[in-house]
Amino acid sequence: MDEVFKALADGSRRSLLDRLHARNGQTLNELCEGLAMSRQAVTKHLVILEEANLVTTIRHGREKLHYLNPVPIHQIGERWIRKFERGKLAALGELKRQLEKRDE
Amino acid sequence: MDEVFKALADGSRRSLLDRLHARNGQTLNELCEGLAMSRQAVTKHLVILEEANLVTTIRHGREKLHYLNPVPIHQIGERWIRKFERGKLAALGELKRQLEKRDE
DNA sequence: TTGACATGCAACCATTTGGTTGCCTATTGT
DNA sequence: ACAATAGGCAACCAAATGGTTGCATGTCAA
Repeated sequence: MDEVFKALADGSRRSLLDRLHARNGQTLNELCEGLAMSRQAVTKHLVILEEANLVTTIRHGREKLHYLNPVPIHQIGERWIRKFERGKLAALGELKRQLEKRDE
Repeated sequence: MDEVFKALADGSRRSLLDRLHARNGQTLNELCEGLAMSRQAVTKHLVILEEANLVTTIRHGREKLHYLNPVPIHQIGERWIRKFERGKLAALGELKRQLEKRDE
């Protein structure tokens, strides 16, 4: 879980996930196109995404195809964000009350 | 949005949010209790959470009360995770197909 | 078979991050 | 009034991070 959060913390990595979401199964070079970053930098980001299990790769000859794995993202939603949804209204109400009390 | 992802990337910060979720409106010292970290380290984390708007503080005399703001977390769920939920099954199916093709 | 293409590896670098310590300031209870 | 309490500020530090460059390797196509 921690690896996933860490992987998602970087904007470049999130945009790589966006790219794969738009078109799955891209090669490294395809993913580099139009990015203001060296190929090696992209490689490093992809390795981090792989280690977080957000991306799975398949070698096909000299090419490496990258596939989005949506499961960890889904788990963040289910296991983490959901927890804070419960009690969200209570927390918001309390926050509002305290902020109003402050102005007295 | 980026600030929120960055803030959530650290496990200590996520556990501070957990603590506030369990009991809202805690002081700095209360939030420090039982943590293997100096008070100043906790302060730094709380500042980052405040800057990401995940925590709102209210001074009350010499005490500073910390309140959880669940809105940014909710937004991550709505604006970001949701996007990947759409097409999740398609992505999973494609991933499965490619992984099977590999073994041929 | 050999040159071009796709990717991998390693060393290096600056900046950010997460933490510490020491001291200062403000508020409160007795 | 004053000691204890709650928190703030600043300097410092090691390690992690995000990036670079140069070169090596593996695969394909002419």
